[in-house]
Amino acid sequence: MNKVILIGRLTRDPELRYTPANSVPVATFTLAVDRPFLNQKGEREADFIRIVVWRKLAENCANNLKKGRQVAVSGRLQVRSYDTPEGQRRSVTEVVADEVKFLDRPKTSAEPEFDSIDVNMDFDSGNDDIGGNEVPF
Amino acid sequence: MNKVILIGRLTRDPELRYTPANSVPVATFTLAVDRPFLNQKGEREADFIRIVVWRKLAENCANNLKKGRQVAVSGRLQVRSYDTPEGQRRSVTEVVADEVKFLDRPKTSAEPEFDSIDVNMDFDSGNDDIGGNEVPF
Amino acid sequence: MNKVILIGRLTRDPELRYTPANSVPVATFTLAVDRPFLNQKGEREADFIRIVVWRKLAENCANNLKKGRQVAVSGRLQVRSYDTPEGQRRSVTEVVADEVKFLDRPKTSAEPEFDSIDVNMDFDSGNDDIGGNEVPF
Amino acid sequence: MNKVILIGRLTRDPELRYTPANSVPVATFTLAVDRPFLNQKGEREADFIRIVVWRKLAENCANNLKKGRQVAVSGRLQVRSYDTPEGQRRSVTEVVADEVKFLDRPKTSAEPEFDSIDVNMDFDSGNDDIGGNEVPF
DNA sequence: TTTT
DNA sequence: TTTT
Repeated sequence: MNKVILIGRLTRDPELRYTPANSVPVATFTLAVDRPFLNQKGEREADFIRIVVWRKLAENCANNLKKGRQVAVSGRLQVRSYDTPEGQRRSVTEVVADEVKFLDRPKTSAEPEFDSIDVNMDFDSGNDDIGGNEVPF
Repeated sequence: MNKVILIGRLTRDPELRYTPANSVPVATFTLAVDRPFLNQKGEREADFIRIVVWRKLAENCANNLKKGRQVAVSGRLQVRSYDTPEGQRRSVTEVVADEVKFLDRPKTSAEPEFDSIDVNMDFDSGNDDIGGNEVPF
Repeated sequence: MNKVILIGRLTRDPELRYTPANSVPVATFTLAVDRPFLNQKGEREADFIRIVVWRKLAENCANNLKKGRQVAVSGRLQVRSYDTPEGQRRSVTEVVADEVKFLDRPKTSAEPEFDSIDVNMDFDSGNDDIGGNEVPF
Repeated sequence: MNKVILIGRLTRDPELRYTPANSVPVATFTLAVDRPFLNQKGEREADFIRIVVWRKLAENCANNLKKGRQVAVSGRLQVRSYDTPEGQRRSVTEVVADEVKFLDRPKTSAEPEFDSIDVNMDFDSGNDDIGGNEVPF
């Protein structure tokens, strides 16, 4: 069992790519998730957590999410290991999401009126076959 | 909101340390969490996820857990950034657990009969004040 | 282990009470949580889930939440059994929340400008000793 | 968003049925989930939570689970309302599980050696189309 | 109705 | 009894 549930805001617009072999859509973005307590200087800190989404959900996220937007994400925690060009073993930890719920629009946005996304719709919740990490990206 | 729930097995015995300043107990261990699907070669893979526990829970884990033991863990996902001696920015991702449920004893263990831990007891579940990461360790 | 995480909207304003013996604050409200699929008539349905919060979190919820407001809740699932005056055994299922995150303000609200609640603050996240259900209420 | 994760023991063997219209397999069982604290008399109590599983996962549970067996379950919380023959509105709360992880074998079992289920295998985790509650049962 |  |  491996479950992660996060609520946070995108630090940048999502990046959408396609796997070289099968052209499967993959989107990635980073969430800033507020810590539940203040640090020693009395400041609120955040964890910056990398999110990966596949297929239709990737396209939905790429089309509808922007820097600053708040989302709830659920998925599983994945640790991928790889070797650097310098021959060092390194690892990336990320959340492979199977559900992304859009929670608000960014406050600072100057979004056009004709952008009529339902801000609380669920996209593609969990019925899609989310592959593994077939390719490095 | 930041929730992680994992079930997996310890890859090694836990390590117990104390913060230099206040001697607060901290234990760390790595969980092997099976992936829910097979890889392209038809093999089962696992994610290796670093777990951190504080205070009384740290001592309970250090005293009672061993390599191979199955546990359920719940906590929050934390990303700590630091600089290497070579001046590179690097980050560690880990789960700060506030609940660890002991699920079995390792099959291969030759544990003595007089070790009478209740295999399903909860330790210290969530009522302890789990600090932040005040110190590097 | 017993974890529940929900995002939904309050169907009514919260109700705040106090336990007769110790005057401990308890608030209750119901969340409408959208189902992830449509029913056979193509309509979206919701589950109506009773939430219970204790102590400081109860007071925060009573003071700041209103019908229609969206929240994220985390806690544990509890089933309380009781006997009806007619001598029948009945049970209530509810989520005892230890974290409530306020996600928006209701769209239709005519709230005064001087109401300056931070809409995404966390209240009292989990460090409070949440009692059992010492009293019926 | 609607997530529930539980670890508990079956109070009885699962019951397997089929929907009248389409003969879709549905299994139900109740989990006893220990509370994280003792009651006022110093006793450990449990919540008794009804679990529903559909299709292949239903058959796997019916075939492999027995009273007393420990499992981890993940799914969503569902509240179904219905009218009693006496015309009263009543509701059932249950967890519709999309993942069931088998955690041990019952200690007291006299199971034959040739029953070679892998006690930690995952069954049918989440890639199955879990229907709604098309039929009362 | 309840599990260990 | 039900929210958007």
